[in-house]
Amino acid sequence: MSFLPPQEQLEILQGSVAPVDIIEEAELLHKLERSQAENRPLIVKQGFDASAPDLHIGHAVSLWKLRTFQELGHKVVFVIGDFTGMVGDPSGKSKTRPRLTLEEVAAYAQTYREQVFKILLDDPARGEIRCNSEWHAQRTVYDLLDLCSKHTVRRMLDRDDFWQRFQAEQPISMLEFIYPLLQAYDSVALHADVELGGSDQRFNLLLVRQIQRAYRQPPEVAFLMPLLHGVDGAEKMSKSLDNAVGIADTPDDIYGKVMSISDDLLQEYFILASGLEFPGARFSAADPPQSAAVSDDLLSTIKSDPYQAKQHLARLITARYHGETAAQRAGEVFKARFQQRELPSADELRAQGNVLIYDKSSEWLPRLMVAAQSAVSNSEGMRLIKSGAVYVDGKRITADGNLDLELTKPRIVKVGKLKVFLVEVGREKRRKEEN
RNA sequence: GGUGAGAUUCCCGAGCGGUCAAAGGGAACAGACUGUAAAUCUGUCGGCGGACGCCUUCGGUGGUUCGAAUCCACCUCUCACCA
Repeated sequence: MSFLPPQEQLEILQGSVAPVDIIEEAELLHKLERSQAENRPLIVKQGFDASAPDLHIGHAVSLWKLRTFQELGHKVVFVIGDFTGMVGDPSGKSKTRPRLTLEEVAAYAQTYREQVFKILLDDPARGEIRCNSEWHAQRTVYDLLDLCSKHTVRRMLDRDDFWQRFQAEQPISMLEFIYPLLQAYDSVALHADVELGGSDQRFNLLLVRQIQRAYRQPPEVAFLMPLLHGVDGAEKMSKSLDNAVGIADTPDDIYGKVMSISDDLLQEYFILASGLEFPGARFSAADPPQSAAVSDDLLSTIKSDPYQAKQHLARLITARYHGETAAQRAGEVFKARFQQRELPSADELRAQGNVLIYDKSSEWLPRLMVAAQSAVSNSEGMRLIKSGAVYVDGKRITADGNLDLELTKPRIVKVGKLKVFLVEVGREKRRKEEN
């Protein structure tokens, strides 16, 4: 294994997408030098929460950076926080983190594996997936106390969200204080040289460095990557907030979700998610990108014709995960469906699995919508009909008419803008596949 | 351990014996307008085979009442101050 000159590696790593911050850059250079001198790859880790196994294009921002590390010859360790997941989190802010069973953890790990290697190089020498229960599960109370002794409450409260909650008189569980320590220990166990994380992980990663020092290890370099906003434009992208574009989503979904982002997000998405390179573009939530960061052409398109720019973006992002052909087709489907408002054909719906096989020759519409998971309850179905959201075979249904639907032939039911399904008569009843 | 404050529907938050499925705001969903953008306007926002009525909900368990989110007791949890 031969490495590029350290300075050159550093420049590549700072290239597109540029990190928000590297703590400390000089240390990274030093590590790269040692790596070359000793002919040893750096261990580059990133931790992921086990509770949400679907990776999205926000995660992808740092995954692509991990890939760059791989291409430079370093070793990436993708750590799944299954141990903390199995313990569960009693407080959180509002949601209780579910306790995971061993089986669930195994399933999640598998899901991660499938998705991660859409981006990372699948080469055992350069990338592996580890679960942190591997080392945590065997540790004793003594070890835990030892770990706790290396930090103080005062310093924990330095973390902004803890401090906010403390000030706001909201609960902070002891567990929440200990989690960051456990996560920090992951890096100790792996002897990590570099850790990637979102820019919101600054505190946690700084903590890792301190803990590593306490265990007499050289501190890892914290490589902070910009965060991508969710498609709602309000919060950072997150599956649980339902504003995420999953890298395993279908081409149509990726395309459609990108089309639904706010215009204000265009530049951010181009820089962070499109795969296009913008030399010198730095990005962080606190520090919006310089206008000059994006090429003049693109910038003027974003300004003068955001719709066209967005289509371009949707195409790029879709192609990144599904290839050019699929992206193009997704674009055509999108135009037909949302610009010309065409219904998808029965064959398309079958191909997508949006089919409800029903065993009665007639059914009350709200109930049918529930069966197709287009409504949560009959009441909701009724409300949707009243508000004019429901079409059958292209015709709007009104609430005063007869709501029993004859199923003597296949019917196409559309609920709102996004949900369409085909109802066919058949003996067995099958659930529409979730998206 | 002591004292005080508090727990309301997805979130915040009003309600303090009936007129409460519970004000108001946010989020969300739907409709109009559009570019599945934003903004705006409108409607909906516990469940029930069809909307008349019925059922379940206000931290938990009991109780007082014809009647309880509202009063009482105990419990659980949160926060503050004191120790």
